[in-house]
Amino acid sequence: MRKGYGQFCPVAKAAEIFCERWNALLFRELGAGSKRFSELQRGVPLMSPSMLSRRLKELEQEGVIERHADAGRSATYHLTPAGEEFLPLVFALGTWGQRWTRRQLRDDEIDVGLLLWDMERTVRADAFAQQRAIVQLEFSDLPPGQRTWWFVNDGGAVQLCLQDPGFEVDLYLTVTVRDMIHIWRGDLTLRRALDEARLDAHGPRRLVRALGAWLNLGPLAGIPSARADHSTV
DNA sequence: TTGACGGTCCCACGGTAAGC
DNA sequence: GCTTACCGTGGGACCGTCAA
Repeated sequence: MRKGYGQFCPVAKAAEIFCERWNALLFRELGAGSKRFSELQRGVPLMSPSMLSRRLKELEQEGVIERHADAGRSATYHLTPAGEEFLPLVFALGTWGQRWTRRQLRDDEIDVGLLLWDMERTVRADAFAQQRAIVQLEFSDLPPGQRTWWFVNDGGAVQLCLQDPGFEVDLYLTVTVRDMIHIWRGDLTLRRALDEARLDAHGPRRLVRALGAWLNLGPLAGIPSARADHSTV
C-alpha cells in the first residue's frame, strides 16, 4: 500500500482505502453488480488494466473484497461485509454530486460506452409486459458505424447488440448522446425530452408509455441540483 | 521577516505492451 | 482474462533569490 496519512484517526484510516483514486468507482461498480474483471473495466474505461489489477489486489488485502477463482485464469470479485458497509457512502457521494457538482457536460465527459453499459444493466427487461421487446436506440450525433444499438429484452434479461439482432423492432428511440446522458442523469425529464422532441420515441403507444419504466432511472436521477447557477440543459 | 517565484531532484503513480 | 515489467510523468519537497 502507498503512504498513508500517518494518523491513527479512523477517518484517515478509512480514507486511505476508500479515497484512493479509482476506488470509489470500483465500489460503485461492484455495488451495481459487476463481478468480472472485464465488467469492472467497462464501468471504469479510463482505468488501465494494470491499475485495476493492482487495486483489486490491494482491496482484497484490506479485506473489503474477495476474489473467487473460476476454472482457468478467470475470477469474480465480490464485496465482503466490510465492503458492503461502504455502499451507503457511495450513494451519499452520488447524492452530494447530484446536488452540488452538476454543470454543463464537458466534451470529454460524453462517454457513450459508459452510458450504454449503465443502461444495459439498469433497464427493466419486463417493463413492456411482453415476452420479447426490441428497442432500437439511435444516437443522431454519432457516425454510422456507432450510431445504432439494439436492446433485446427477452425473458426478463437484457442484451445490448451493436449488430441488428434480426428481430422486428418494437420501439425506435432517436436522441443525441448528450441528451440521453441528461435524461439518464436526471437533468432532463423524460416528459420534457419527448415534449421538446429531443427524444423521439416511435412505436405503439403502450410501449412509449412504458418507456419510463423501462429506463428505470435510479433514485439519484430524482435528486435536484442545489446549485444556484445550475442550468445544465 | 515574509511571501512569491523558479529550479532541481526524486519517487509514487499510472500507462503501454507483452507474456502467461 | 488477467498479470508483470518497464518506462514516462506529475507533483511534492527542498532550496535559493528577490522584492515588499
